[in-house]
Amino acid sequence: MREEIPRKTVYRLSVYLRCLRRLSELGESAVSSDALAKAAGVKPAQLRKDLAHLGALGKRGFGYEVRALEEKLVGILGRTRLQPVILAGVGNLGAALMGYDGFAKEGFEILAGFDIDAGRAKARGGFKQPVLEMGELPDFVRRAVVNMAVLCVPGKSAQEVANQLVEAGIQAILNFSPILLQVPDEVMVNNVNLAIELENLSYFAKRL
Amino acid sequence: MREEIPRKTVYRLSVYLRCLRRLSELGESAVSSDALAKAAGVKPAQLRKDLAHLGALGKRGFGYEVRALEEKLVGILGRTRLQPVILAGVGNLGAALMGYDGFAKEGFEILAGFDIDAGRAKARGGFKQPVLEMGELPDFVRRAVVNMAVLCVPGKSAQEVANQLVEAGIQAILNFSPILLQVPDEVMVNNVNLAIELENLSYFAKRL
DNA sequence: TAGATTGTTAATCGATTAACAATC
DNA sequence: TAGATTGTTAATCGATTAACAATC
Repeated sequence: MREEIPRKTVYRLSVYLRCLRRLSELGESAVSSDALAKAAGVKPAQLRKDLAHLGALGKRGFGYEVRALEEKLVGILGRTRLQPVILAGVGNLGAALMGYDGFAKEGFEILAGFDIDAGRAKARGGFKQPVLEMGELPDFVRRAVVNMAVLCVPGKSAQEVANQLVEAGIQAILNFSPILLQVPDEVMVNNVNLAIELENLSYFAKRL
Repeated sequence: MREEIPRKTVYRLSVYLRCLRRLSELGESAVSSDALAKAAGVKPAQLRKDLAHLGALGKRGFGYEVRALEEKLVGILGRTRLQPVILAGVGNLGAALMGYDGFAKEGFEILAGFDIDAGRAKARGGFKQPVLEMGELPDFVRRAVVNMAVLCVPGKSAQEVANQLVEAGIQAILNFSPILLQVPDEVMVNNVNLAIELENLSYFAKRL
């Protein structure tokens, strides 16, 4: 359990956790690797191998305790408490994500949005959080002890704003811009490119 | 060129295309695998291998013609014309994506949004596109000849709505719900789970 | 005990990378 | 021609899967 868990495995652990929550809600108390794997869309052998990274959690001939496994995963994934996040670039998409309740439901709280033109951004209206000027970011991050950011600025300014985030002490960036960010090794970046997802889909849809 | 292009390669082709567009804008007419790979965040050997799937497009000792490669990729990825898309689930995230200009800029047009309660959805206001009742979906899809959909309904109704989409003739679904969709083999699904992206990031951010 | 299902090993598969001959 | 860079082969790497002994 104290060896490095592979990246792809960590990602799947999140998927398993969501499946377990669903089973929990349905009142299931135990689940086999077979059943859980089916719900998560993976092979049973892969599920067992993934879970083995966390120690021997199952009972042979029986399966896994839903509740216990759920708690184990929450512990591993470090989501016991609310995670504060900031958002940079309150444009079209950024504004949407600030109001997205999917984050809140999953334990992430967007504390504030930042924009080079906070006034214009605020004019969109309907924000629960403050929208501040980029210049206020460093102080805010230090005081609120935030280490995650969502980046929603256009490609042209993405690298520059990423630099500011890193400078302010941000450790992890969820990047929606179409640019490959250059960041120090200790900063983690996950990229989400909605246009590429659609483009990819359209490629495979055509050869139906 | 007529063998199957691997899934991951297709995804990277989209990334390369975006890098080429940027080079184009900067007035570059040629690029080496080394330079393009760096911009895309991959190894040069991988870039060359990926491009080799499309035929021999480079000139040895010289590199690739930016414009020609760009056009080749556009052709392969099938993005010569505007792609019509519909969106199901005009809630928090769905409403945001309907207004997201990132799709439009990249050649995808969301023709309409559908919701079990179109009235409530419309009350959000500010839509450029019509918001229709789910019941109107089948007719709409047939008439407008759409084969791609963005799915933004809550987990509980995701499978049911996916069934309706498939029934109506949709070939490809960009799924934002946290559920593994069961669809026929010929229907393609790409999953985007923003909460999982953040959770994943927070895991790695902690072990800084 | 008999039946079921895990944890783990070993085999397979596919994707990435290094290296270099081909060639512009 | 000399220098550069591709296209491609072969080696490496990591991830997935099958299979089964361990064990509840």
